[in-house]
Amino acid sequence: MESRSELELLVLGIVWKQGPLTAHAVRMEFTHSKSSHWSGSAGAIYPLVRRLEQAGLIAGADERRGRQDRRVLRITPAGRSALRAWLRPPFPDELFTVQYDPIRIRLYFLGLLPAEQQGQFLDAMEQGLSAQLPALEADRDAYLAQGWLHSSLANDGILAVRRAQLEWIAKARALLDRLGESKG
Amino acid sequence: MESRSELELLVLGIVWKQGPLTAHAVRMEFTHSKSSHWSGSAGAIYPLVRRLEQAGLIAGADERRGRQDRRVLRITPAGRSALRAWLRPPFPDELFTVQYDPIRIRLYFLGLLPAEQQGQFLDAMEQGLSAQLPALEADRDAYLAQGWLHSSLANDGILAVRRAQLEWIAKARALLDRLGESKG
DNA sequence: CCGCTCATGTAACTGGTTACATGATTTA
DNA sequence: TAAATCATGTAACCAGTTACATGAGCGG
Repeated sequence: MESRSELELLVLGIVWKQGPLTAHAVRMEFTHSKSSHWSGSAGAIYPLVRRLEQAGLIAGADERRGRQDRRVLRITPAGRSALRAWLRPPFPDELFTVQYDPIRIRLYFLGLLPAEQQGQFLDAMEQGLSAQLPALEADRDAYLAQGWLHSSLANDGILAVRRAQLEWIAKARALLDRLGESKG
Repeated sequence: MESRSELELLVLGIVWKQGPLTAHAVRMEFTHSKSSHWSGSAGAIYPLVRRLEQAGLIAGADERRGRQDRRVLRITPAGRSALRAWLRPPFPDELFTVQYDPIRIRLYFLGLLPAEQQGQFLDAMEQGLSAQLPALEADRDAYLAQGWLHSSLANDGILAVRRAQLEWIAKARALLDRLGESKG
């Protein structure tokens, strides 16, 4: 069993959950997604889909639509089995290590800025993190309305993390403000 | 002004904060880090340091240690300036998009498993996420003891996110348990 | 019939990784 | 004196990206 990338399993999951669909539709899942970790570029998706098909995890069928063919993808029993294995132990350590956060890595070095600009940085982070909250809440409701319980739960994770980050930023600012005052 | 990768700015920040140090010491920052996003591989760090030096953002000086030379890195005024610019608006959208989370992307597809194994998945996530909490709290204290306020604040972000994730998982399990009972 | 979306694909590039290689220095 | 660590580096690879290319179908 060759080890597959996280993106490959994610695409397999999309084919399972949203399928049958075309590779193009898979791509749209990425381009419309609020996450920017993967772009869903054609150069990534089309070869990847081909690999999954060659491995027997998905099956593509040429469907006529007007004069043109489009390849419609379905998950196979082997694909479902691979997806299940991905959701069962053993899990790679990667799941539990500290994840990448471009805001946090900047915060490590915020002391380089004068106090006033530190406040401006935190303001900008607070604003940026809040901006998408309504849209994310709408997504959660949309998942629920469709009866996609697990997607809704997953989406709750985004909201939980974001709210925690907002509290974190607010606390940092409160602390830095207090320090600034006692000095000035 | 050529645009630099996030890793380049992070290394620049390390040189500012921990410097003067060797490229090898920079590498150790990554290999000992709880985050696994970058490995700090030699093939990444040495060419990167060379690029930063050629751009005038850091300055390397050959120091004698015994019979061997080692190159000690210091940040330059231009480097400090680049680091400040990185901490000031405008910020790329990337900072505010939903970040990669391998636990969350699995949760989207958890419905593929039978209820019992869904519970096992959530158990494993809870355990994995909790395991490093004491070590992360120790880091925070160590930063404070050293007077590195901003590093400590940044580290608080890791803790805040992790605790939020734990609550999120606990809520998901409570919900799924309730649903399972009402069915059985 | 024009522009947008659907649909599939490739070529060149990029920012990393793994694995390998070398040699001095320090520690048990 | 052997093993671990410090220190620097390169070659081959890899999983993605950007940009480009083609063409059919569809709505105004």
